[in-house]
Amino acid sequence: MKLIVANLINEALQSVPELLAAAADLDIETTVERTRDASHGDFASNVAMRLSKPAKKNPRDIASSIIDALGVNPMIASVEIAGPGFINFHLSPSAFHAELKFILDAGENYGRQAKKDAPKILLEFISANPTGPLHVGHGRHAAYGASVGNLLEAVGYPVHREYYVNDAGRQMDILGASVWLRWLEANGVEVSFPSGGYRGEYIREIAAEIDTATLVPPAASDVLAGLPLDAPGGDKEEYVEAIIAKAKSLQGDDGFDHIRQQSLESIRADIEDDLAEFGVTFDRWYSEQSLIKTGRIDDALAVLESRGMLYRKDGATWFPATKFGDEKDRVVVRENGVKTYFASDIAYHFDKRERGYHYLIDILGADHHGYVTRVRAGLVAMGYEGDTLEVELVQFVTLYRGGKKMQMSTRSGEFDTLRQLRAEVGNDAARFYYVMRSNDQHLDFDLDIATTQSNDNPVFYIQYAHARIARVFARAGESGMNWDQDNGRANLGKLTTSQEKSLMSALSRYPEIIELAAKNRAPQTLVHYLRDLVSDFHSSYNAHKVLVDDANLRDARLALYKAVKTVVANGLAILGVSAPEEM
RNA sequence: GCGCCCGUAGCUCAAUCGGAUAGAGCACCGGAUUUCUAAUCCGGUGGUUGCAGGUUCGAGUCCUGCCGGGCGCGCCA
Repeated sequence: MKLIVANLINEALQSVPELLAAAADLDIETTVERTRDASHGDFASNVAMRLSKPAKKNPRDIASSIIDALGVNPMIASVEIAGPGFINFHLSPSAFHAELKFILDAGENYGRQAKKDAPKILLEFISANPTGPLHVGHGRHAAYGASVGNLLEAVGYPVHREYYVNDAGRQMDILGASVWLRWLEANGVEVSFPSGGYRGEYIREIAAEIDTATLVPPAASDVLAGLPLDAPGGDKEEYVEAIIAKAKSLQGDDGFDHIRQQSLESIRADIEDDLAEFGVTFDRWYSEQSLIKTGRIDDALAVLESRGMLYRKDGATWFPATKFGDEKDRVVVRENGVKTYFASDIAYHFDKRERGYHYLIDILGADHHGYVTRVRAGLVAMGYEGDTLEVELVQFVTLYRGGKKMQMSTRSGEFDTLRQLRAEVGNDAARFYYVMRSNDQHLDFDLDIATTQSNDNPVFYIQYAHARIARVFARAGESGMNWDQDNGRANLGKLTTSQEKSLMSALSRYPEIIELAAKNRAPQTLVHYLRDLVSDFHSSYNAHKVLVDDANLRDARLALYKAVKTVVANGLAILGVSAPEEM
């Protein structure tokens, strides 16, 4: 709808040569915006103010010459200059009627667009370590990433969703050792559980579930022999290492590997199930182990080497990250020959580009922000443009219950899991609450509010509008007043109340909101819009009865409500929230 | 110490490449249902946008400094 106004201004500029030159660098569409105040019309353009400097003329004079040059358009009712030089456009009712018909025609596709030559986007999110179930913080990543992916698809980008599984390295050994000890415990072999191990109850469950048929538990004396002291009194890392070494020597490398891989897969599969129930799915689960096995890390390091982007010092191999703005150079291969996590990460991003994704979005926890510079540095050093990696940081979530802050920590085993949260507040409320705030704001998640089914709870407020409309249509059928859509379309001129006008205007904003939310990676923009939209709906609903005797008015109102129902459902779908027919 | 994010009504938060009189919800006060779902609506109270400068037609938004909060600064992952 905005385009109607932008095109009109563009045409007008064609006939004012001195302004046309000044406007050469200006995208007119960006000068057009919705007004905040209805007295300013429907759209306003600040084009005259923007041209003031390059054209060296008074904004109001410029506005005046643009208005004089405007052609006649049936969609525009009137145009005026206001304030310092705004051009205000009042749209005619027919413009809104046309949009309303378009919504009815487009249905679930309303708000979606095709984009020519859109780059394929690889969206990586969550990527939580497979050492335990997802906790409530990961839930925010899930909800945010999924919604951003939906938004990007809605505006025409092909999106590939990926979860990077950190299934290599020491933490996997710790996981394997933790499960091993719990398995021994279940077989009557008691060993002091390491303070640096994974203590959660789920470890016992995994130990009970995995296939151990080929394994024989060692004697307790063999396990205990030569073990150092755990903290306090001893070193907790040293103790964990000793346990891992014991596991490997007593079960054999193959035996320990068996336990570790089964534990890993059990947890990964559990995460996948959890997310699927939450409505969050991935196109690929990318294993770090596979990155190693396929030689991808060596490939990436070879590329860096060939470009002179590696050097040796103190027995280690370094990447000169400071050349790309990082604080210090980074080790990629340690003195002991083991590649660092950073090497994997460079290789993973290298692989993303090699697979043909030209735009990468990583959604990371705010605590990873120090990582952004060096990963980008890695890409640049390999010859890729740094601005094709975008990182969105998600701030922390704090759970509140009864006004009290709750503690969350993975290793201590005292965390609240995403699964627990979903069970308590429901998927819809959880998805909604997670994206209600900007990702770069800390989120206070109040369990008491999310669980109340009252007007405190915005997700119900929006869903209720959808259910209410569904009920009106059901009622119409029961009362022999079935909606005659053609008649409704022919009588949209009957929608003249202030509430109906506001509602039509709000509906027509939806595509602009989707575009804005996608561009800013900001689902909360959509959340706020939906709340505003249904607020207009509830006002209209309370003020004017729909199922009136006048069939023309009735069918027109039903057309309007049908459009509201469509837009609410479309918006909620992007947020991953259901649109119930009844509540 | 250095770097990144944040600071808006009593509370939780909006605010469109920098736009017009900074808006919602909650809370508080007062009203609305013989009616299509009251999980709703209508009205009212509530602000020096952390502080101080700067940039310009115009600053919550951009720049500088300060104050306050969060996070990060490993040959960990």
